[in-house]
Amino acid sequence: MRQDGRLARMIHVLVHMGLLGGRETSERIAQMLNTNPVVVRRTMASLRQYGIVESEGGRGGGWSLTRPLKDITVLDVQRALQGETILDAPLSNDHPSCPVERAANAKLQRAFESAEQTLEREFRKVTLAEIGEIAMASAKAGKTG
Amino acid sequence: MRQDGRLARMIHVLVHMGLLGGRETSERIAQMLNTNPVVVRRTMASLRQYGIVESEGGRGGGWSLTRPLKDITVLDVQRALQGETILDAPLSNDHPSCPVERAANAKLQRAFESAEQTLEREFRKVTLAEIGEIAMASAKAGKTG
DNA sequence: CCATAGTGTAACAAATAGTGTTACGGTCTA
DNA sequence: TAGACCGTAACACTATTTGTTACACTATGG
Ligand code: FES
Ligand code: FES
Repeated sequence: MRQDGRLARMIHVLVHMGLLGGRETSERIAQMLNTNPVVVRRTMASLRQYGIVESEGGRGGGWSLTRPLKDITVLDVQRALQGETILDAPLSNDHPSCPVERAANAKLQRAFESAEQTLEREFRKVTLAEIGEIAMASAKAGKTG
Repeated sequence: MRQDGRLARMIHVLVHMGLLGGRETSERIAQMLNTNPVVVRRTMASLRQYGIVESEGGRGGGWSLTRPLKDITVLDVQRALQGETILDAPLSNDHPSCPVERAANAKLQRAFESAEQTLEREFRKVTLAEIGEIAMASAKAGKTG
């Protein structure tokens, strides 16, 4: 039921763009993600729809941020990529009328909702600027771990 | 990257066995799960390995609980099915040496660890006996929601 | 006004994971 | 010794994600 490395990859891209400045083409982003431009456009399109980036066609075009890194949280990126639901509880649906199944599903649902709230809180707390700062600090220190 | 309805399904089966007594064959469990006996054996095998159920071959054989429902938590079932990790953070691995990617991964990792702890706490809190009681209460009340 | 460097998108291929199925071997008991 | 079980390998089916190809559209610069 779960998902993907899109969140981590897009955060990487956005922070890269925020730190190293200007516009990037799908081609260049694709290289940095070891993938190809179509996949990049597909994914970036979600971010554009959510207002995090914008694209321009034609010569000299490409992708750029619509606001500074400090105004983008991990939660923003997550929402752009996946919508409201972060985690969804894997429930069973074999005997919809069986009270045992329903009781089990209800308990699981509640547990996953708690976890989702935790995750949402954590995601909201972290801005991309913060990630950029950590990266720059560790790069300056020459750290590898 | 996530998975499956196995947790919900196995909870259903175990509570069923706990409430309605005795031994069940893979065949009967398969019918109640709208699946087939091989899938059941495959999944129940994980629970057996973890000591939650035991199986007996030969005529009159089948599956039975090794302990009462009140001594089985949702977390036990989860661990039996999936091992230590409940959620794992979907990180990126495109440029392992890039400090930005590492910073992003580190933050995501931490967020998912928090969520996993929440989920673990919730799972540990719920015993199968509790689910059984809720089910019996709602069945008696003739409730459907 | 056309060549070039871009995005947008549909259609399809490949990889992955979960699930279902068949087949056959082992084990226990009547 | 036959029948009712589990154990397991091998394979097919399905859904999702990711990668690829192809082509249409757009803006810029000469
Ligand atoms: S490759 Fe550009 S920030 Fe990692
Ligand atoms: S079918 Fe037996 S408890 Fe739901």
